[in-house]
Amino acid sequence: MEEETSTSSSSDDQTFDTGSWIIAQDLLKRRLILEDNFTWIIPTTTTTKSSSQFFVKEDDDIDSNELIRYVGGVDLSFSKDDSSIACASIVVLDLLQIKNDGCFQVVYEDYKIVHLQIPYIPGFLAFREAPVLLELLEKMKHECSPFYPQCLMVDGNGLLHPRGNWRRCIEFFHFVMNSLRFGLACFLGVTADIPTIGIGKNLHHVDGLTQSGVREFLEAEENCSKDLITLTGCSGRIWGAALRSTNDSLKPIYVSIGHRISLESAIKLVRFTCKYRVPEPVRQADIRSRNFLQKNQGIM
DNA sequence: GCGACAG
DNA sequence: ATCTTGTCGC
Repeated sequence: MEEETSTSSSSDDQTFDTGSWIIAQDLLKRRLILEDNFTWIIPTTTTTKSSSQFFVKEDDDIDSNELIRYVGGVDLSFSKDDSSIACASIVVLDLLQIKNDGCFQVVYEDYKIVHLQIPYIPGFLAFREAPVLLELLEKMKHECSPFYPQCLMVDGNGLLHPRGNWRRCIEFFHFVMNSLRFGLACFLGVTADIPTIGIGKNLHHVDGLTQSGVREFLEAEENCSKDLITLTGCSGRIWGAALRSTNDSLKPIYVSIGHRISLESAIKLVRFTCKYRVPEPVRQADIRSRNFLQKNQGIM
């Protein structure tokens, strides 16, 4: 199987060696864990969404296991004037503390404004955004924060991730070997050794899956009552799930596995933390990073 | 060759 | 990602 020879991608006057990035992704991919790799319990949301009621599956006797409590979210916001200036954020929510407005209490937040040198290239988001996010995580660990997240929700995909000329891959029956399936959430999960979930607000087209196709499927007669569809590509592979996270949301979010968690558990946790379309950890990281940037861009 | 392409 | 007006609804 010949590897694609497009080893560089140009942006501005710089060239970037995406060939070495592909190698890095392949190396890190070997460490991926695609099943639950933790001991805590994820609450199951009840069918009624009137309040934040939930129940815990009562297994035999699992005293050592506890409910998941601290869930993090990370995101970057960008300057409207200079798209290379960004504010990275990490927030941690306490799922055991629900405020009057129904949202979870934010128990930790941190920000860093950076000047990004690497452009956004589809398929290589991690090389642009992961370094500063890793810094924020490492800082927490270094300071022994009691709020270090048990699971991290990432603004970007996990396994739902393509590479190169996908069509050609299918034609040559090499799609299994050539599909990277290693997005930002996987990258962060492996490099920080933390369970991660990828949250996409738009679908990165992969394996025959298209945003319009998913929309049609969700709006079909037979599926209009369903709020979740598994994203199975034309190769038969499962990439993640499209989820109508709120009662009235027409546009789904795209959930995929990052690291050390199963798709089933990821969906449970996403459902539990969705007060609006985007799960609260990611939503708070998004809102707060934008606010922080606007208030501090001038004085930095 | 052309279009598609998370954030 | 960001630029944008109004607008419908709880």
